[in-house]
Amino acid sequence: MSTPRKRASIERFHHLAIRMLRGLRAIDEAAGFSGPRASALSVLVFRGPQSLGALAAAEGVRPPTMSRLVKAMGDEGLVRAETSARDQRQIRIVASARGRALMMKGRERRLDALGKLFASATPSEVAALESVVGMLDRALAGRE
Amino acid sequence: MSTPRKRASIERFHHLAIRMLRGLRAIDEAAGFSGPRASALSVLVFRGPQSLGALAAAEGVRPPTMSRLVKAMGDEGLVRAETSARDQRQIRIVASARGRALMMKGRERRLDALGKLFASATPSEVAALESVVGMLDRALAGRE
DNA sequence: GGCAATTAGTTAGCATTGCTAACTGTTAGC
DNA sequence: GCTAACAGTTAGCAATGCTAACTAATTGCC
Repeated sequence: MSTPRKRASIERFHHLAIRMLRGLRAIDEAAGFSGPRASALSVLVFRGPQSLGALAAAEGVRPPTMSRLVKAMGDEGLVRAETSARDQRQIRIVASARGRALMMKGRERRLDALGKLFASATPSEVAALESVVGMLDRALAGRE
Repeated sequence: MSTPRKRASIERFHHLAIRMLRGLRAIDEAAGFSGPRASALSVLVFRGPQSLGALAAAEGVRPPTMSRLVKAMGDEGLVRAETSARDQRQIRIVASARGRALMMKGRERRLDALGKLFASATPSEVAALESVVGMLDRALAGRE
C-alpha cells in the first residue's frame, strides 16, 4: 500500500516539521509572547470577536484554560471582554489595537524566519511546496 | 525577492504543519505518553545512551528540566541511570527494554496516522513531498 | 601534593498551560 | 414559573519550562 520510499519521506517530513516549528516557537518566545497567546490572538484578529467557548474550541482547549488565558491577556491589554447584549451568559472577546499590533508583528517575524528558511528554494521546489500544501490541505479538511 | 505567491504557500504550510503536529500530539497523549517523554526516549534509542547534559542539549531544554524528566521516566521504568565509570559526576542514561518498546509503538502509531494523512497523495504529490523534504533538510542543516 | 576553579547534576521555587470537578448566573422549555 | 441546560469562573492538580543556589567530582596551576 505504502511504499517504503514514501514512508521514509513521511518520516523525514515529520521530523523536519518538528524542528521547523521548534525554531519558530523560539522566535515567538524571544519576542515575549507565548504560543497560546499568539495563536488565540490570531484567531481573534482573523475571525473577529468570539465567545469564550468558541475561542476555546478553535484552539482545542477546554473553557477553563481559555478563561484563564483571556484573563491574563486582558491584564496585559491585549484583549477586551464585553458581555454579550443578547445573551448575558456569554462574553465577547475582542483583540485590542495593542493585541492586534503585537500579533501582526509576531506573525511578521515568523514569516520572515520561514522566508529565510525557504530562501534557497528553486522554482521547482516552490511548485513542490504548493503541491504538498494542496495535498495536506485536502487531507486535513474536515477536521478542526 | 520573495513572490507573494511563494509567501502565501509558506504561510499555508506553516498553518498546516501546526495542525498536523497538533493531531499527532493528541495521538501520543491518548497513548499515555507525552511529547517530551517520546522525544527524549527516541534520542536514547536512536543515538544510544547519553549523559544528562547531552540529552538536555539534544532536546533543547536546560539540565534541571531534563533531570526531572529522567527521574520521572526512571520511576516509570522507561530508562535507567548509571553513574559513569570514568567521570563520576556524569550519569549515563539508558533506555530500558520497556522504554524502547513503548517508544517504538508510539512511533508506529504516529507514522500510521501520517500514512493515513498522506494516503490520498498521488505519485506526483509524493515526488513533491520528497522535493520539499530535501529542501527543508538542506535549509535546516547546520542547526541543532 | 594541594587548593581554586570549573563542570555535572540536583534541589527548591516560580510561571505557564493543560485538565476535571464544582460553583454561579442566565436562558430556554415544558 | 420551575427545572434543565448552558456559559463562564474558581479551585486545585499535574506536567513542563525556567533561574538561582547547592553538592560532589574533576581539572589545572603552583
